[in-house]
Amino acid sequence: MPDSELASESRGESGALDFEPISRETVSSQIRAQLLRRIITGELAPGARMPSERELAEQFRVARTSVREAMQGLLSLGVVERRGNRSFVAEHLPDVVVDQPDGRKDFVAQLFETRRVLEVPIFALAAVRADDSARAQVTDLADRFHANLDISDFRRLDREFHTTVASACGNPLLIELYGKVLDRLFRSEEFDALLSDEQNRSEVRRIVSDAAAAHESIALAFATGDIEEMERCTRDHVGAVAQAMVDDLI
Amino acid sequence: MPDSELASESRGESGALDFEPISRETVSSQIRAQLLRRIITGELAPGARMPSERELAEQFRVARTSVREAMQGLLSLGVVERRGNRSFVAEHLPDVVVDQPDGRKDFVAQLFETRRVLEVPIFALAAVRADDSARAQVTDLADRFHANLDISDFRRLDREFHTTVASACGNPLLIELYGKVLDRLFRSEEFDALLSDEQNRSEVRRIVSDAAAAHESIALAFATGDIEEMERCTRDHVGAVAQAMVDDLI
DNA sequence: ACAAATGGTCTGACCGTCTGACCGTGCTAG
DNA sequence: CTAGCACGGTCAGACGGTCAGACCATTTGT
Repeated sequence: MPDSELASESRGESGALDFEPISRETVSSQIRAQLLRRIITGELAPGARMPSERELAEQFRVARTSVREAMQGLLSLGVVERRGNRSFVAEHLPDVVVDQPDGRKDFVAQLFETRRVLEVPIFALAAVRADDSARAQVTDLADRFHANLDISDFRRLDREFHTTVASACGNPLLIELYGKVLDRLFRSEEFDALLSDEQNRSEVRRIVSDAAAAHESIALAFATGDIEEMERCTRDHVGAVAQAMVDDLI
Repeated sequence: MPDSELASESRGESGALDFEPISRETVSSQIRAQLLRRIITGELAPGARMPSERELAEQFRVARTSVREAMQGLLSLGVVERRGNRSFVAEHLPDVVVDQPDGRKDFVAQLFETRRVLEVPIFALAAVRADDSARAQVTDLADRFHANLDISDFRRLDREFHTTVASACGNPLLIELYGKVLDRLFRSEEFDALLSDEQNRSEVRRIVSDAAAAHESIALAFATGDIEEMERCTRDHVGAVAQAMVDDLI
């Protein structure tokens, strides 16, 4: 191999610049992966009914054939079962798939660890960077919490509150990641279970009123741009909810 | 819409769990993107000869048809020219391709803010939770950095180092989010530009050797489980790289 | 002048995907 | 009880992206 170039662009080493490998992810494999993840995390709970193929096709904006192919994969993995005309998540997931032994408590712990890692600095940043209208909006939102709020209203409001504060931090990437965490939290069985515990209404009521108070403090720190107070309040709030959720799981 | 569920699995809101969009990146579009990046960063310098289509096809492990399709794109963008039997990078790149309006500095700032938010606590957790084999592995990895490492080797090693440390934190969700951030960083043109700046080799060399030293310190703190030191080193390291990248952009 | 390298063009095949249709079955509202 | 409907199962046809070749014309380098 003659190296006859005289000028400019010798590559130095072997002359070959190396490229990233070309990825060939197929549509159905992506769908399979996404569904599998929802199943493993319990968002699609064992025994629950799967969305219909047509529905999935519409949501993914993809042909039903592709969804079916993905389903075949899950079927043969044993994580999805067909009964009659319906598809269900398998009652007992094969061990091959599920390799997290005592998932639930760990899962909740991880969720809140992640939330703490993100939420405290994000809220702190937001407290510094928010404009006046955002501050007013958050104060307003915090005022709408009552101790005796309907559960589903509380959930909606709770989520809106956190999202609103976060979006004042001015960093779209952080907001996106934080959104993913909130998504998993609000979709998780465990969070559902915590708030819709029929046996323990008084406990639920306490959680709601505590959260209302915490949001009030956060909103205050937010309105005044007090960063240390913001960090303290947020940390306490996340810690308290995490504690309640872990207790609920025992 | 009646809320007739009494027990378990009410999904709360609209009942529809929403999925990530399915990506449909074609082989040729990926090739086009990779070539374009090499051209913009100057790795493929203006006026330099392009590798032959057959050669590219072999490197990408792809049919020549796909390479040609990518080339057509670059050709019509005006960043590649055919002269006689040869392809060359255009002498003067069309402005359309070269300049991102202004978002660049913001983008980099946001990327590193996010990285700092995640990386510092993740590395701290990892320092506490890692097992012996992970500690040994990280020490080993840090030792493989030299001041005069090949750029592409450095990138690979750099990424592996960060990924390896992070995966010792024991929280899959955190690892996943951190992975997304690293992805964006390593895929970004800006990072590419920083490390493959042909005009400024000495600066690049300084960055590489600084990073090598920083990784050494991090590995040490990691090996001994010194959490405060770990936080300090990580914060400094991220800050330094961020600074270098912002400087490069001016 | 000649051989090698390169781009241009074409072909046949394969696969993943889309579209749209039709079938049988089981659930459910009238 | 029955008709309608939602669902999974299946099929046929088309299309685009990709691959592996082959062949040609031209340029390049010796």
